[in-house]
Amino acid sequence: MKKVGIHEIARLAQVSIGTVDRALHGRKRISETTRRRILEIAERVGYKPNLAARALSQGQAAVQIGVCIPREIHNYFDQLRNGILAEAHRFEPLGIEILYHPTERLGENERERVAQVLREDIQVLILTPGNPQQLIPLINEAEQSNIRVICVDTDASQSARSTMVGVDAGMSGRLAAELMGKFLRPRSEVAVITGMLQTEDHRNKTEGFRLFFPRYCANGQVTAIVEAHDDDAEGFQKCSALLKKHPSLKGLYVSTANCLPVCRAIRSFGLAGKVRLITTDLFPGMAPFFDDGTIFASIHGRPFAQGQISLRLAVDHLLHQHPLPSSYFLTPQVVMHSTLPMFSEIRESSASEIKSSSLRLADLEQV
Amino acid sequence: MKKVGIHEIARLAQVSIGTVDRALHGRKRISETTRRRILEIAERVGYKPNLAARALSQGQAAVQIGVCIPREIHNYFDQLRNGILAEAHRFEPLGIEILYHPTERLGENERERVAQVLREDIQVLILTPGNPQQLIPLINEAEQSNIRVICVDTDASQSARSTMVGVDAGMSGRLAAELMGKFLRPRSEVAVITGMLQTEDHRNKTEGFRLFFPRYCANGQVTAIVEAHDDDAEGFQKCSALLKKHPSLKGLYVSTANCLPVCRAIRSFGLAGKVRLITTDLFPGMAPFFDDGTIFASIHGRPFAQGQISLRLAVDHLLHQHPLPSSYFLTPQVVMHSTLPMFSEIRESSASEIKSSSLRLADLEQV
DNA sequence: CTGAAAGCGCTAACAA
DNA sequence: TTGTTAGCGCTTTCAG
Repeated sequence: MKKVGIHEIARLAQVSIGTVDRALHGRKRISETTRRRILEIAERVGYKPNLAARALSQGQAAVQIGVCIPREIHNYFDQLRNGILAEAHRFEPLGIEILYHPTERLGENERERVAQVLREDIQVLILTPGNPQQLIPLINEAEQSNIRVICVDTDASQSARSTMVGVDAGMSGRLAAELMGKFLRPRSEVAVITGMLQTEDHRNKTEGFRLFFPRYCANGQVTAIVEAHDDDAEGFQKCSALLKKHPSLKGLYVSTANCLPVCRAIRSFGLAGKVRLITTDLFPGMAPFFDDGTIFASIHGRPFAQGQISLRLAVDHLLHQHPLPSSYFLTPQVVMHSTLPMFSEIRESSASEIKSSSLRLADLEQV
Repeated sequence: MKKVGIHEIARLAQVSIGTVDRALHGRKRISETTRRRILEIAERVGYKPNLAARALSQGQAAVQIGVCIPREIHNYFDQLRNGILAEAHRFEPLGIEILYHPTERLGENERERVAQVLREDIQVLILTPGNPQQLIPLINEAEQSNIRVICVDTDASQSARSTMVGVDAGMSGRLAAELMGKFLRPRSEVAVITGMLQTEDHRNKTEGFRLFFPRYCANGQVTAIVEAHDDDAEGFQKCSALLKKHPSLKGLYVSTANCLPVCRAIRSFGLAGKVRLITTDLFPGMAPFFDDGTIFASIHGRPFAQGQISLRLAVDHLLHQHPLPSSYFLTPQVVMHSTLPMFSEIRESSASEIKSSSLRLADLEQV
């Protein structure tokens, strides 16, 4: 089926292109009969509008995608954003445009920013809901007015959002459990250091780990689950206390990104490499702890890939009418010492982030 | 800085838009002085081409990409092909077209098929050289006549090919060594079962493993390196002999795809889960051996991702003038029991391969 | 209700 | 070496 445009349709229908346009866009001033006739023909010949032409004619991108994620740099969200932008860049000639309205931090001024983006003329909104509850009305409203909402990394599962893209937190925890369990002798005691358990993500990771650790380590025990927060000093202290209280600990799973205080604590106890430490995510500060064996493995959420994928879902939906899956989980990456050099995340990259990240072609992941 | 087009530049430079176009694109038939003057103005006013207009004007670029890889189904190459096709599909509206000339098996009739594709009017050729030596003249000839050649999965490093996309075999071996070494006690003895060592890929994996195993397992020893071939019976027999001869073996690394005979041998010795088995790749037959613990982990080359990436490199090169990197290595995936459900590779998928794989959005990988 | 025609910014073919 | 012009496919305005 070769490409047909409105001219061809006009010819087939014996009308002018103006009429075809009116039919195709449900505009006024056209009789119901001709409209139906034209729509039928368009359907039959598989008409697909040329978005470049539309964009050119309208003087603006044919498709606008709003993006509302934190702007924090050298960081998880930075990579997420780069994934989205790098991918969007590729579809520019097709008339895809990004309207980027960042928040300063996850959840900060979120409501306002989202409301702001929604006031623009967008077809899709991609966001990381830091405070899902608060956003539900806005999200629902958007979906009502035919804006597809895609949540990345974190979900607003109570809302009417079309899609969630991210890693399955439960599976992350389970993978950590397997890595830990298989590395340790039977009957080993391990502990989890997590973030606020009221956050769905942390709870699921912790649960996944707790449930599956005994399956992978015969008679293994999860001795403690410690709730740390983002504060470094607190993390260090809690971890130290843990290590002191349970000298028999053989493994530690840190389910939040904030693993540095834990690394330092382990090191300060002279336990680098003795206590198996499995962390989450990946950033430059972690490199030395891989090198000295403090970190055994890290489970990486691949934000760049998440960004790419959410954008691709949007584009495939808009351009090819692909249905949006209600969720899209990607496989977490196991990062170890030997593969560390492959990850640009650990390199302290400088200014030209986007530039370089568009070189970084791809980071895709199977369903 | 509001948007300026070539008209505005032409006005500023007191020339016609044709001249501006020539300057901007380094075309012939323009004096060096005016070119510089125009470029300077363009720079000053921050000229950004309107990509939609360009796309429209150039019409669908009608880019043809030749693909010459084996057609074997339910298999590694099958996924590679699907990655290419799924990705190509996405760029159809940009005028990308695939000419698929499969070989029956890796290396079979390769020369003829490649010659055949090259006779078509293609701008890029993507292939898996099964017999690199033999193809060198053809590849060089292609590059000479301005056809960019991209090798996927296997390389023809002696040739003038533009790019190689694949996993770093040495790193695969090294990762296997780390997984193995860290899982075992010091002084453990392990062995490698590999394919023909004259194949570069097998040699590099084996070397990577051999060199790094002692680093990750104190005083660990690689007791034996066994060269098996594709034959199942031979594999089973050699592995059995190995296990019999070295009852102290604690680990086994299979660096070829053909791991099933090894799995069976291990199982028949009642060693499932006792001998740490690390395999390569992923296909449906392996699932049960993950479940009973025979396979400890597998290192997956992600053919789907390789396919996607090679196509994207081609597209980015053709459409956005991105330079082709001389090589693009992707991180191998560690597949373990807990993450197995995430991999569609192990599911015996039926007919509609391409259909489903286009749903499978992405599998990208960082540089 | 429908048709005709003018552009959107750029490329490319042809004139000068 | 430079200028002119005809589209690319679509939206939009203005006539019928």
